[in-house]
Amino acid sequence: MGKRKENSTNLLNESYIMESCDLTYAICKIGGRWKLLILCKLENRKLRFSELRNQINGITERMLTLQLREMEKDGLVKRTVYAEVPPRVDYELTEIAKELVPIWAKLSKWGAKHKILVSEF
Amino acid sequence: MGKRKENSTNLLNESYIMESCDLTYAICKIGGRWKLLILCKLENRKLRFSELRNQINGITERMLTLQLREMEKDGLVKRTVYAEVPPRVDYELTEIAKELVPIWAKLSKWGAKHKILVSEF
DNA sequence: TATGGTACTAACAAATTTGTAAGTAATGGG
DNA sequence: CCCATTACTTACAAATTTGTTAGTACCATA
Repeated sequence: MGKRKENSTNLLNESYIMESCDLTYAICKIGGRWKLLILCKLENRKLRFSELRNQINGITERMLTLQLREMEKDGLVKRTVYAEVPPRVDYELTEIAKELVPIWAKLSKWGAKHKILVSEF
Repeated sequence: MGKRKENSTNLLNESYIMESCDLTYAICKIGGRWKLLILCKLENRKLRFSELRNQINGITERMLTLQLREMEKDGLVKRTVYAEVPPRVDYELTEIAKELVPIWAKLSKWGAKHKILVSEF
């Protein structure tokens, strides 16, 4: 993302929480508008940049790049560049990201159930 | 939070994702800086507003109120007001929020593991 | 009448995230 | 030489979230 201001209350709060709460830490790593959507698409197979872009409705190339870069830095996706022209790059889940799959499956079920509950008031 | 602008691309994207992806929907419900921290504190017992404030380092009364209000609206916490002076209000998890507990326990473990992995490069 | 405790609310400002629009590099094919 | 293709980058602007500061209501007690 854009660089963050050092020593803002905002950043200090976030850092403190991330250190002291593993759960919040985990959620931060997969938080943001697009990350989970991207990870889901990669659940079954590796995909090229353009395949991701086309499968995710509404995402811009800028956002896709930003999210992928962060997740690469965080060890959630592996990026492979092929020395071809035009360029070819693909992305896949790392081992630790794959460990999330059963968890997000449960979360997803919970979400579906909650959505129905709320819609009934 | 503050009211959101209607029909901004931002809002439209969010709405679309929330509808089409139960997982992102779920994460949004418990996303934001403070929500999970609050929910965790309520895992074992109901707490008063001031107890929450004191147990959560760095949160302001404004933020605590905002997050609690949203979670109340989303059916994650139950708010009970006692007709006393000075006022007394307490908060507890709802049934559907309690269903999240085993899930967030796993996520938390994942977070702890990931934190170590990343710290080793 | 002034003070204190609790759970807030309101107005504003700062920080961060997300979106827009345009451009870049490299190279094969026409 | 010009164009197309792919995976990006850059500069900027808009929207949203988070933080700051000061206040409110209520009544019991001093």
